[in-house]
Amino acid sequence: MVTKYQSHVLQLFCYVLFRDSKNKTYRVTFINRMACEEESKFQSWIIKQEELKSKVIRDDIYEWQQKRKDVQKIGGMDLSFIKEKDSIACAALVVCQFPDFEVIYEDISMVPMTVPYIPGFLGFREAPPLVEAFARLRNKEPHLVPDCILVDGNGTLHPRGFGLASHIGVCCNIPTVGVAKNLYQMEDLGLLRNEDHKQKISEIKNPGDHFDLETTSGTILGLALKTSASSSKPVYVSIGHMFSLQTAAWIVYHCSKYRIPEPIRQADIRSREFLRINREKIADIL
DNA sequence: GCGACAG
DNA sequence: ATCTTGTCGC
Repeated sequence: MVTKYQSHVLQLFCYVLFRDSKNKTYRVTFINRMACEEESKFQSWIIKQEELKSKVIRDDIYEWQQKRKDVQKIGGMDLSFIKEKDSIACAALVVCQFPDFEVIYEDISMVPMTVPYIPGFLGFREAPPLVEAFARLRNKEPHLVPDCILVDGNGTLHPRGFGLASHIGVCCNIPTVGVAKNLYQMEDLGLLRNEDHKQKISEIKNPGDHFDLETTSGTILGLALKTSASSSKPVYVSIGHMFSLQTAAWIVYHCSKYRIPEPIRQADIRSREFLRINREKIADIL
């Protein structure tokens, strides 16, 4: 088993483009390819540098701000697991109609998990099956490809500025937003679930209220957004790919019927339900 | 050496 | 992520 992640192999890079907060300049964040002690386990997930470069959009950044009125479909992704086995999971990709959130497409599949969960490296574990699901959608029902995807995990709110949501955005070449249910604590950057943080949470009371998650050096990596009047916890929104933070937050806010934005919630519900219904079949495999 | 750590 | 019932409240 992989127990530590200190023996990184730093060779390849992947990129994420987004508009910065002033909506003017484009920023490029990169992540170093990393590997654990069992590097071979990561080989198949390694993103080829050239492949990624060709996928990166340079001049044609998605003009969401101007397309708001034309938003028709928003995607959601999530994975569910069973307690008995860590190496099998259920992946769900759903597409919701906007703004009523009727589910117009779903792809639920059982997938083998070969990469362990390591905080900070979630993308290497969860992105592959979701990227595959998206590829199936693009092939089978191209007219149902959503305008953007909400991902259950962080984007730029990540120690290397490149979490699961960014990973998926680049691999699928589609705008993504990162939505996490808990704050990814990064002591180096001064982002902790401390008293100060709890205090700020208590100050955002109504849906739409939010505060920035700012690094000690002044970079805003994401924001805590109150989405539900009935939950005290906010969700943590960050840029995935091809979005400004403001737009990302706008989307999450407008997708939130409950605390978790509807497309992700639907993906979560459906993947869980699939596991429940097929629990006998799955038990046979164990 | 120990603790912390999105899903 | 997952294990877990009812229950208090709007």
